[in-house]
Amino acid sequence: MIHRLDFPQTAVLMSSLRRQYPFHLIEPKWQRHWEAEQTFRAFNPGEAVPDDHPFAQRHGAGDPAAAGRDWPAKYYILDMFPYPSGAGLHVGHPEGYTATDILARYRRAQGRHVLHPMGWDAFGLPAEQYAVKTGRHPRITTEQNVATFKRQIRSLGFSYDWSREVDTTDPDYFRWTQWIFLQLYHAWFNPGTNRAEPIDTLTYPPECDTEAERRAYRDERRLAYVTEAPVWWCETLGTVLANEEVIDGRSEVGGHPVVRRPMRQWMLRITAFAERLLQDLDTIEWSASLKEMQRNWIGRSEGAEVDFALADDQASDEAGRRHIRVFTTRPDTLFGATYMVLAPEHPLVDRVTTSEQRAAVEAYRAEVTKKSDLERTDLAKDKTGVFTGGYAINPVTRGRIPIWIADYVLISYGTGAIMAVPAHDTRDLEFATKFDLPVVQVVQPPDEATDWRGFVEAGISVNSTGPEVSITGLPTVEAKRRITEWLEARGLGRKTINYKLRDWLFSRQRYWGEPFPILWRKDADGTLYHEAVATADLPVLPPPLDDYKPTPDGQPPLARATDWIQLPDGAVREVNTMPQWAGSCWYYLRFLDTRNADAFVSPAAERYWMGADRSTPGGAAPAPGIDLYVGGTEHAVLHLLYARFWHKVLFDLGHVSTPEPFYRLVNQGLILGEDGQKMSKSRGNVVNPDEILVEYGADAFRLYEMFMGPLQETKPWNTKGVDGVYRFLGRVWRLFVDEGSEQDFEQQCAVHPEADPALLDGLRLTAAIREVEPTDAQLKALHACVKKVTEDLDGLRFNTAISAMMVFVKEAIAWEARPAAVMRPFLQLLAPFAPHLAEELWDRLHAHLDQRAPSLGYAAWPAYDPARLVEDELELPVQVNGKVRDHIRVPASATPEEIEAAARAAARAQPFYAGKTIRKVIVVPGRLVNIAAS
RNA sequence: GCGCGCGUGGCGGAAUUGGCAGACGCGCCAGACUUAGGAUCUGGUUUCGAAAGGAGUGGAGGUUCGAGUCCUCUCGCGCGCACCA
Repeated sequence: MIHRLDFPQTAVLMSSLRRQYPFHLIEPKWQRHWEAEQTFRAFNPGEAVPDDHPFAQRHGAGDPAAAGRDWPAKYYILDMFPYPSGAGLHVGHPEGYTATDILARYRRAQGRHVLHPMGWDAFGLPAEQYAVKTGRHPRITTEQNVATFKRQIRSLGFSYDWSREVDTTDPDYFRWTQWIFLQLYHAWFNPGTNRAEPIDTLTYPPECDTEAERRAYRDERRLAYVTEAPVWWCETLGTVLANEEVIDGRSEVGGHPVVRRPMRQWMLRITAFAERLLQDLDTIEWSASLKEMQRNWIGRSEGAEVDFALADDQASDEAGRRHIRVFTTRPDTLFGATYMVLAPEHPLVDRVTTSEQRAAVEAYRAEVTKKSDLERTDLAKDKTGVFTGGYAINPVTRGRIPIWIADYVLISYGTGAIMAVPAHDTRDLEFATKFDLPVVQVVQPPDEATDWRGFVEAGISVNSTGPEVSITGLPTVEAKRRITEWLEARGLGRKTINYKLRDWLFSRQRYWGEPFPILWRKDADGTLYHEAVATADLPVLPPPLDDYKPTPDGQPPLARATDWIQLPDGAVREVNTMPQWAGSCWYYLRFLDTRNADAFVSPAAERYWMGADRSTPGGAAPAPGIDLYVGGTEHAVLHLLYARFWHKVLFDLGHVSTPEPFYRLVNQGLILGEDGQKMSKSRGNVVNPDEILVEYGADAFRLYEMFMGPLQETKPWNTKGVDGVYRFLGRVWRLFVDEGSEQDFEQQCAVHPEADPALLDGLRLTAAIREVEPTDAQLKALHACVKKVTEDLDGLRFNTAISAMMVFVKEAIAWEARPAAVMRPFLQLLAPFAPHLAEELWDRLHAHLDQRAPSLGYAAWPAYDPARLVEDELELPVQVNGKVRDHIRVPASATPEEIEAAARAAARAQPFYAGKTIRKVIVVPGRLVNIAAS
């Protein structure tokens, strides 16, 4: 049921004095109507469409599939669903929502079957922190916040199909989040097929002959696996964080310090999909900058791994001499490798360190661990490091080179060790200079004048001849290839591709998240192992708790629920929970079939809405995936990368039919405060939509959000600016409504201050609106507007579409007769932008004409006739040397020769070339004439 | 440091493939209707100039009959990445 807009009473009294039009009655009226009629319901394949639904009136009733009809082409348009915070909506949220709503209504009018849903990403830290402080269950806070968000979003009149609302904290939802986690758990990545496959397709090596060994082998290869690895721990938040959630050594949320600490954690094997996540970016329509961010994050780099033997290694065990494996993108500079550097954490450090150097090495390592990661990666800081005393053999020069440790080499990237080529690597050069290590040129810059020291680009190899191989004289690309082939032939190295992307740390030590559907058991040997909760036992609900803090011994809060953890058969539950990203990784799929109790989505619904069935006559081919996804840039890597990853796993396992979820994605720009600063509570520049709605109404608010500027740009809010679009709506109102009846109406309003839509019934439309033949000028104004609005909507240029409507209204308001055949299509153009006002006037227009009003949302979008736009006569500027000097009027059919003759005759232009020679006359038909004279 | 994006009136912003810079809106100025106006309507509003005319899209060059748009350099702002070998 639609609530009334609960305006604060005083504000209503103050603002109602000068209302441009009675939006306070119109808006609740139509919101209630849409709710009652279920106007914006989208129907799934196989679902019966009620006869009286407007969709049925346009596209046919009943089950179109059963009736042998085809479904209209689908259009799936999605907003990034919000985290319902306690602060409620601010004007930034509805920017994207308004844009998508306008497009949803536009596509619906064009006959597309539109899916436009909304939901709540409601697990998360604020509700939990609030619970820790107050003891109030996060469920209660969450429900309140959802209610606030929903009220605010509904008051804007968006055409969401609310029957598909999802809430990630609803057990009927997260049952499937857990189910998808189990799909990952029960799968492995087969490098042979480059796909995720069920874990039972895994073949075991012969040495795994006990069940325990096979289990260990299997568990190491699952897409969801457990590892004991250094992770980012945030003391303040009391949880670990994913790499992506740590910015400059601080938590992305709240900016708290984080430290590296080894812990047993769940990981998801996103790195296996790095190449596909990268390559498939080419198949989707995202902005170049967003794709670039994802590419950077994935961080593919091609190079070679090279093994450097330890010079004085005493080991003579069967493994033979130990070596240090490095990754380099410049194998062609191998001859210039004059020393090596290991990350301080590298496992071989102990082995290579000599007894004389041990004290120094230990001291350095201790110092490094003390440093926070912020200090370690601090900008432009001095290089530090110590010599280990050990040496390695350069495989091509056969020379002994010293092995150092330094914290500029990261354990987490590549092999955690490098060959240092100071001549052609900036960092190595800096280090070598500081510690006086040799610098040997091996690349000649193409330009003689360029200094070879620190030259890091491609050139010609020099000084690159050893006892067994030479690449001297080869250009860099060739040299890389040759040396890599040689290394491969000798078993000393191989071509390798490295990614910056790390596996996704998936567990959190929190209460308010999805529990893992995992149990721990001990086998006969007392070894702990994990197993999946049976699908039938999902969802695993979080236990009730009174205290949401971690346990005193540092266990996650779920460990407090001792009864819940312990199963009767001796199994123990996993006490970590999933990160907030889990729920948002797949919500767009749940929208397709929200209430399905048997599957996360039915195959038929999935195939239809994701566009796998492309046989849709009578419409554009649906996009493979979501047609348009709109949201902020803040999710450029995290959410969008995680969701793409899950989608690919589900695709490989046959649960979804498209390789990518979001075919087209647009980032809306940030809305700044009136002071041009980012909106924030501390700055006190937050604009609350509720206040704008009281003063101006939802339609004006929507219009202003779109009129401010291009959707993708950052732009400042200016409440004064709302006046402009508000006046425009007032002019539209007066374009239709009879002045006399409006005066009576205003008196009625004054007598009955309580908002009652029934009062609207007293209004009449102006007698100027008649069924008369439109003039050519009127048709031209209309068709120009239809063309502009249509094209601008296709290009997401909402601001200029609105301006075109303003131009039309300005012209139309001067007409003594306003032909219904012109005014009616205009309302259709206005409808996506200002749906409440358009519905009211549409309804009245049809009553005025004694016609039955078809449902505005489903009325066919007006077409424009280019023939209506052609002019008989054109006005062209006449330029002399590029400057406009005069104008001429010529018939539209004039030939270039005739235009030139007219231009030469243009009197005001003549003085500017009098006495000069006309060198050339450029005639651009329909545009201008330029006389070049000197 | 590297990568990407953006610089147009007092302000938000318009300007097809290079073709009349400043659409539309805010603000401001003047007028009309008014007891009144944060209402409505009309006109004006880049800048210098009385005008004729000149200048003008961060700055400097270039290509072109013609550049806000293309090219080179440069300055400023924003965003992303940041010892990734």
